Amino acid sequence: MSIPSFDEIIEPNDQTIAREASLKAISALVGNVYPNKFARTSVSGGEDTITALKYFEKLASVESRMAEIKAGLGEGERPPAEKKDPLNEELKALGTVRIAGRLTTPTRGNFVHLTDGMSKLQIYCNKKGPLALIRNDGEDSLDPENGWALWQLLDHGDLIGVEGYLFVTNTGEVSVHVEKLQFLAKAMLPMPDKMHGIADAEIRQRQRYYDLIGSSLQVESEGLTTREVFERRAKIISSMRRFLEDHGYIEVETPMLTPKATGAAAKPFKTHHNALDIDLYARIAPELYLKRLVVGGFEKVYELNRNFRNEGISYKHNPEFTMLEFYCAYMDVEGMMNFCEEMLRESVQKATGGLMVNYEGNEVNFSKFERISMRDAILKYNPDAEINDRTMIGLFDEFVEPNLIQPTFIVDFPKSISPLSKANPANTNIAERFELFINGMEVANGFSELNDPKEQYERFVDQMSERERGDEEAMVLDEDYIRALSYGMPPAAGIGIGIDRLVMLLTNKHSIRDVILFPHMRPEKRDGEAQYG
RNA sequence: GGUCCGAUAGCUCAGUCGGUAGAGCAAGUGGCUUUUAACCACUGGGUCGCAGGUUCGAGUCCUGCUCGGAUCACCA
Repeated sequence: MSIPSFDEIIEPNDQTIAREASLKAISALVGNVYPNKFARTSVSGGEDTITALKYFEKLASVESRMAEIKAGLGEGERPPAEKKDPLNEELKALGTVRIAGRLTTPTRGNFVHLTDGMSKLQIYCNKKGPLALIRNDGEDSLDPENGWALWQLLDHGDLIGVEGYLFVTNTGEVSVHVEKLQFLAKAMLPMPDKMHGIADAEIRQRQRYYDLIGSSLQVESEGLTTREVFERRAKIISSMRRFLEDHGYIEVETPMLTPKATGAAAKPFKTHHNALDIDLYARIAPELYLKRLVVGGFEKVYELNRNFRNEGISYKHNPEFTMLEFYCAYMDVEGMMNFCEEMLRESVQKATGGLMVNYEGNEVNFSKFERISMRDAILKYNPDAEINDRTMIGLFDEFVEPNLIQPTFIVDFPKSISPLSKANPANTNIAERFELFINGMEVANGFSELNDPKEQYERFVDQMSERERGDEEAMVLDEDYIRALSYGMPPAAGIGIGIDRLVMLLTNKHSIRDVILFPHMRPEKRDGEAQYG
């Protein structure tokens, strides 16, 4: 094992050598090249991030009036001063602004944009000044002579802070006229192509930071930028949390490291606890813990967190994925479908602003969810199918699943493949269970929870014998869970919603890797040696 | 795991029949400075994923490997 040198990690090339030289020259001007802070103003109401200023109504209003003025002008004609000046007076009256961000282009011109990852704002530096430099000496002392000198030393991608006043350009873009310039941090590595961003999916996923920078510098992008995808993901998740809390649910955290991998049919990751000298499994589902809490009196409970399954990786599978699971006492499968539908509608509305979502060319309509039994669904797409408990799932996967584009609840599952669900009182071979499909993909799975401890025990025993017959994914008996149910669990319904897949649908992304910040990948190997550690 | 596709400059990509390694952006020097993919001129920059093989000669053909993507199987 050898510790790599810095140069082995950041290999020098013409780009880094030039940036190293620039950093040295900047250091001579400003002192510390990695200062500790930059205080932003609050002209926009809150802290003046670039995004906050960009959406500040007073700036937007000037830009729209300027657009009207320009609409009355010919090609290449400059807006007359008597119309432009009042707008500039208005902007200047907002006072001094201090903003910070990353340079989206080299500073060869005197107009450049800064980005905060989401938005860009143009800044303007005039060679003739006045343009002061703010030294990083802890006192923020001013050097009125060397502002332009610093400007010329800056590289594409460097982080700077500027102070100045707002104005509108002849082309109608509100910008900051920089009076003071402060160096904040260096980009030692070059920026990606500003037209194309990062094309290599491997680099995008391994170096998500670089992908995020690239998409924030990009001039145009088809669909959402990487940053916008994850902003939307955050919105979906927070809207779901709010919805559940508004309906009386409480969030809990149950074990991720568990002595038994149960609650779902899947292969687990195994690990070892040294002090206790026992094997533990990364949880495949929180289900049985959450229902223990229902036994204990949490009538409405949810957990939104990661599950781990040691199975294949595909465009819709990542070894760790985010699941929202919740349980509601005294509710049955019908009530749960209604609640789920309402929650998803709200979430889609909040995240996308509407209920129609375009996914890979299909218009998905979230305003109405279909409901159809598994048997009827099979007969709809394959009228000649011979359906029994054994063939049902296979027929469903083959003929029905790919056709379920619009949100559809499939109901009435065979009981034999639903070991934790209650049977339908009218037909004991059918489980009161549903799965929600959208765009051919399973998004949610819910049921009326089996709360009879003796029947649950029998179902576990059936699963264990499946296991002995070689089904590695048959469910494991959990004795403590039987004991919990024996204290009495109220009738209840529960559901698990695959958050990553929902985010895929709402961001029009084909791969689960595009909606997980750091998806699972093989570890990188350096050339010529084994990975250390 | 199977099948197919890909890996060339920091980034995005060309590279014909096997015959001197190319462009744009980025970088360096100089000019210009109300531009918005800024522009103009010049310059530097390559282990063609890795290891073999065929050949007078391989980015190009063959074999193996690594990593990635698509897809199928399993799964949510």
